[in-house]
Amino acid sequence: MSAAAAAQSQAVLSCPLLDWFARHARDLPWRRDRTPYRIWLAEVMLQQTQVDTVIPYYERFLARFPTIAELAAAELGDVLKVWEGLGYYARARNLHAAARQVVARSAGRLPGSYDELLVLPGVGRYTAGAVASIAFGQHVVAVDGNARRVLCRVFAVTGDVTRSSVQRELEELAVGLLPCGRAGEFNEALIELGATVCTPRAPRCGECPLAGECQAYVGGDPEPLPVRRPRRRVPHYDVAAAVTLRDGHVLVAQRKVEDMLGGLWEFPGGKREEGETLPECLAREMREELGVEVKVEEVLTVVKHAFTHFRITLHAFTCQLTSGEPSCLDCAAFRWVAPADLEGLPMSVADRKVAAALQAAQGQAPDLPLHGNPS
DNA sequence: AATGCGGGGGT
DNA sequence: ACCCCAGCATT
Repeated sequence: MSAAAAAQSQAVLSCPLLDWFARHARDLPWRRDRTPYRIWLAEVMLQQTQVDTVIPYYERFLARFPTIAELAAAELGDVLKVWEGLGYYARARNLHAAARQVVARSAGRLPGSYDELLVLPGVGRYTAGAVASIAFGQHVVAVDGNARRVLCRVFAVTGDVTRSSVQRELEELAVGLLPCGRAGEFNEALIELGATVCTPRAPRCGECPLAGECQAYVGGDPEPLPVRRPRRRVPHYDVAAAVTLRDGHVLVAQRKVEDMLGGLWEFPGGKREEGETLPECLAREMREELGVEVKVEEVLTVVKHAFTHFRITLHAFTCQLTSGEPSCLDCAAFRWVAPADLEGLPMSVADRKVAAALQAAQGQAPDLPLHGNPS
């Protein structure tokens, strides 16, 4: 293709897209005040997370940590607490670590180039491209899952999009469309189109500014694209957790930072092995994790919870310590806390439900689950 | 280049 | 019940 022809095909798609975006862009919190920190924070929160879920977290996070310097100065536990419920907690750990790097190395100024951004923990190809183009006006692409879907349909790309070779191919196609001086706007527009019009199911092609140029639409059936390898079935596990009470305090453990849900607090316990009863499992886990013997009493609550790659049924039992004092054999820390103080600790959604059940049980009948409470 | 990581929303 | 999502780090 000649340079002139390439320029024309670039404009044929980007012009109607930019025009559509100017008329249909949603009013989102991170589109109001486009400082680099706010764009960066939004992009990290939006990784694998939908807009409506992110908005309240974004507002709370900014209210609590208004600047990179204030984020860097915070304790990780406080950052995780604000992140609680949003998931993918490595994002919060990486964001915090990156803020500290930025403060230490460049006085709290986020670097403005794609290559420098890419080095920060938690910043990959997409986020580096988004921040560089949207916050700093750099001429780079930012291709996320929404943009990939649009590009697959427009260019009839039938390869498996979970393969990195196909992802690179899509990025190259996006590069070919990038208009000079309006890269950030273009990237946002492509993503917005994927999020609101070119949806995974039942795309609204009648409202799409690219329909006439879309190979999948012209071919008659855009919905099957993009193609991806079928996912594996997720296994299910039964997990036991101990609500151990003594003197009006409950025992909680902090997960090791390198583990899944690292740095969060939980009611200690673990996965039931083959041929094991739940109380046997819990007694074993308490020995292995904390070096104590417990008497497993009654079921406090049962919580079902889905992770990406497995599901659990979490059985929380009230327990009594029968021998030994806790020590951290397989956790980062442990603590005895008053039930009312559980709210201050960052926990996953499943453990938070157990904490709520404990408080509800005590609110109903303060003595009942507290066999060891001397009061 | 493939895989593990949370949680929620849409259909 | 699935499917998918403003992806990244690790292997």
